[in-house]
Parts: sequence; structure tokens; C-alpha cells
Amino acid sequence: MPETTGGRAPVRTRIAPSPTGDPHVGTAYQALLNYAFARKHGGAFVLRIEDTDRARSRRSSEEAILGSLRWLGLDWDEGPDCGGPFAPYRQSERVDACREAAERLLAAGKAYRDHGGEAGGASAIRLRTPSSGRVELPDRLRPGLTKDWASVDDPVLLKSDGFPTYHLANVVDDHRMEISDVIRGEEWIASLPKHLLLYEALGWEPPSFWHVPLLRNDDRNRTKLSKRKSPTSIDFYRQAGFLPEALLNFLGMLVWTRAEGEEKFDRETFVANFELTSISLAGAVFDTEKLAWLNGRYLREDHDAAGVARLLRDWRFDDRTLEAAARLAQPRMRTLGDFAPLAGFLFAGGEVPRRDAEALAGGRAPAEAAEWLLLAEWALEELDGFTEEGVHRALRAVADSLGIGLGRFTRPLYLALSGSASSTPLFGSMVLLGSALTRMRLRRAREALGGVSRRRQKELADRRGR
RNA sequence: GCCGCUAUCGUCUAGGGGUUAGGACGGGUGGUUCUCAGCCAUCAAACCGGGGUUCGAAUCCCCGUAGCGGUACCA
Repeated sequence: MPETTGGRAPVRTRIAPSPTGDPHVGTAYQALLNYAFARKHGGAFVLRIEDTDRARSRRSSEEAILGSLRWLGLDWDEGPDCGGPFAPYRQSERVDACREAAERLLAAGKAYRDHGGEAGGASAIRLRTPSSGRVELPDRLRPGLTKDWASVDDPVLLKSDGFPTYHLANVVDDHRMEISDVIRGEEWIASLPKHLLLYEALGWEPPSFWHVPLLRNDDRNRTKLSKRKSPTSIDFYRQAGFLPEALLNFLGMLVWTRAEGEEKFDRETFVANFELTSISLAGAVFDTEKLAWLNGRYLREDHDAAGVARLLRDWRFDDRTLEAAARLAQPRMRTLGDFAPLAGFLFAGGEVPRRDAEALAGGRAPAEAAEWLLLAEWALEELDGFTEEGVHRALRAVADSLGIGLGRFTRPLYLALSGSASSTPLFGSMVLLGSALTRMRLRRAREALGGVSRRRQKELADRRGR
């Protein structure tokens, strides 16, 4: 079946990431599909920031997302950085439109105020949904989908703090930006009735919906088959020395196979040939082994030695990084030849230097070391910006909360990062390595130490909360 | 629990009423090579289960099962 657009011209697709946490490969995957669909049909690809969750949204996360997508070779026609005819492209800067829409629905009796929660508190606005009957869900990849209205509860449109939920914000933004095709993850299928009803209540024509399968096997235990956990942060792959074209190719490979069997292809080939209607509807496991193989092919086939040297310089062997590493290693060097053994771990990928649990624990009980690593990971994760001073402060705070000295606390961290107890100073090394790589090594070491049970993690998290 | 989606080698997939069910990653074996990597050759490896429909089902239908998603004033 040939792929057709939603019937609207021109085609406009979008990706609407929430600026929280690390830029996720799943975001890149969906961005690629939206990008390719728009490009293939000569339309526009819009990047919009859906920062409706004020508590967790961060400007630095937004920049990280834009940077990661650009690094992958994706570009957009409209967005918060480059503007466009439907600016602003940040939801937080256009909450008024959402409030107006909610008020309009309220006035028309299609929505109602919900006084719940705290007595005398502000009220939320909910959409009134039918209590019986069945809706047809026009998913372009799954014909014949239906759902009982009885299984759909009234969604909150405007929270009592006056900010819109995803449901309202997305419908309002998609309409105002004249999005023709919404290509999003299948986790949204269940709330499609709400979105459809919203369009109808507002008197707007809904776009076409394409719900694509989710990537599997990120940081949760996805399958019984593959026990290894894949890193999901785009930054990790970047810092670990993967090439953007290989990562993008890999993401495309998950949904498109060429008849001839060649799995290496560039962005343009993918855009020109892939069909959204023919993607597999089963969620694909993100197989880092295969990614690594593909990356190797790019390295060998697309570059000569001089090119690889250039890649190396761009990656980590630039003067600035080298100088920073030299500063860390210098006090410990007797000959220039001491540099590589001392600082080599700063120029390696994501694998922890292989150590057995006992060696990694550095004289402590492995279980205790694992917990310290976990606490360090959490503290580092919350850091806004990854500077030496910030890292120092964060780790000091953890050590204090543990009631132990910083030196004692950081010993397992040195081992996790470098595999050696005698290495360059920790905080500077972490900054050079980068947040994603640092945290991945801590995580790997933690797993090598036997990990921390889920129950214990919860206890530690609760204790932190207080 | 309830609602929904999905189901081909361990993984990504091709195919699709009659095929030796094809390719790639990973794994095994052999060759090339100063080791390794690479490259070449080669082997093992799959249609979730049960009922239908049919001369014939992996393919169509139904029922199970499993995985995943949703069931938030998260997105």
C-alpha cells in the first residue's frame, strides 16, 4: 500500500520533546521519523518544546536536546532556536492560548471545574467525555481501532496551578502550528479519544495520527532474552565515540530494511525510500552490539587514516582537552610515557576497565561500594551543568549525608572510572569524561559489584528525600 | 484488576495460502594474515500455543498465552 499523507497540504510534522533528563535515543528515533516523513513529502519539520511540566523542565535540558538532534544531522524548519511563522515554539511561552481554549470549553459546557484535593484550593478544569458508546480511532498504521468511551475518564485540561496538561497543550499547539501529521509513540494510543474529542469540542480539524512502536530495552528490564541494559542517552553515544551518521543509520535500520539487504545507508537514502506505512509494529530492541558493528563500518569504509585522525581530534584529542588532561596528569608524571597509563581512561569509551567486584570495591564491602556509586550517580544526575565545582559540591554533600570523609567516599569512584586507585584527580576527570560517560561507568561498576536491590534503592531514595 | 497494542532465528528484519522461510548482527568452524581486528568461505539458529476455514496455513479467522503501553492536576 502506497503511503499517503493525511490529505492536507502542505505536510507539517513535529517533534515535541519535554526538556527533562538526558536527550533520549527514543526522541531521536521519533525525530528521525517525523523528519523523514516531512522531507519525503516536501513539507516542514517543526521542533517544539513541550515544557508543560514546570517542576522538572530545565533550560539546559532544552539546549541538550537541540544540540543532540543537531549533532545527529537532523535539522528543523521551525523551532525555539530558529523561530518561524508560528513562534513561540516553547509551550511555556504560549500558555495563554491554552487557557483561552479551556475557558471556551468551560463556557460551552464541554468542560467543567473539578474541585478536589485540598479544601478551598484552586480547581482544575476537566473535559467532559461521553459515558457510553464507542469511538473509532483513526490511527493510520492500525486500521479499525476502536475504544469504549466508558473506559475513558475525564482528562484534566488545565491544572489547578493554571498550567495546561500535555493533552490540552498538544492539541492547541498542533492546531495553531497547522501540523498535518502527528507521528508519535504508541503510548499515546490510549489517550487518542481524549485528543479527538478535544479537537471536536474546539471545532478544529484533527491531524492524521501515526502511532509508532516504542524502542525496547532501555534502562528497565525489558525482555527475558537480553539482560544487558542499553544506554539510552544520546550524549553517552557521543561521548563514547560513536559517529552521528552511524547512530542515525542504526535508528533508521530499526524500521526500514532494504530489499538488497544492505543495511548501511545515509540519511538521504532513508528519506527517499522508507515508508511509514510499512514499518514493523513490534517494538524493536535497541541492540548496541549491532550499532557498534555499524559504527565500525563507517570508521573503516568512509574515512582514511587522516580522516580518522581528524575524527579523533574532534572527539577528544583537541588541544584544550589534551591540556586539561595534562594538567591532571602532570604532577604524577616522571616521563611523558607515564601519561597514557595515567590518563588513558579519559580517552576510552563506555566500558569500565574490567575489574572484579573485590578490586572495584577497594577494600570495602562490595554491597556498600555499590550503594555509594548509586548515590553518586543520583547526585551527578541532578546537576545542572557539569563543572568541576558542581561535581565537587554534589559529591561532598553525599559524603556528608553518609557521615564519612570525602576521600573515603570517593575511593570506589576512582576505581569505577579508571580501574585504578592511582589516577588523575576525580572531579576534573569526571568533567573531561562528560556527564553521560561518567555516569555510565559508575553504573557499570555498580552492576559489576552486584548492584543494589530495588528495595534498597527505594530505601536510599526515601532517606535522600528527607 | 480493567482497557488497548503487538507477536518470524538470541537480536534487527524480508516474505506471506504451496518457499530448501531469505538477509544482517551476535555465536561456531575454516581460510588469508607477523598477533589481533578486518576480509573471504562455511555451519547452527525462527514462523508463541490451541482450535477452525482450506486440497493445502507460518500466512486468513477465533480463543488462549506472553511482552509492552495506558489506567496521574507526568509527558
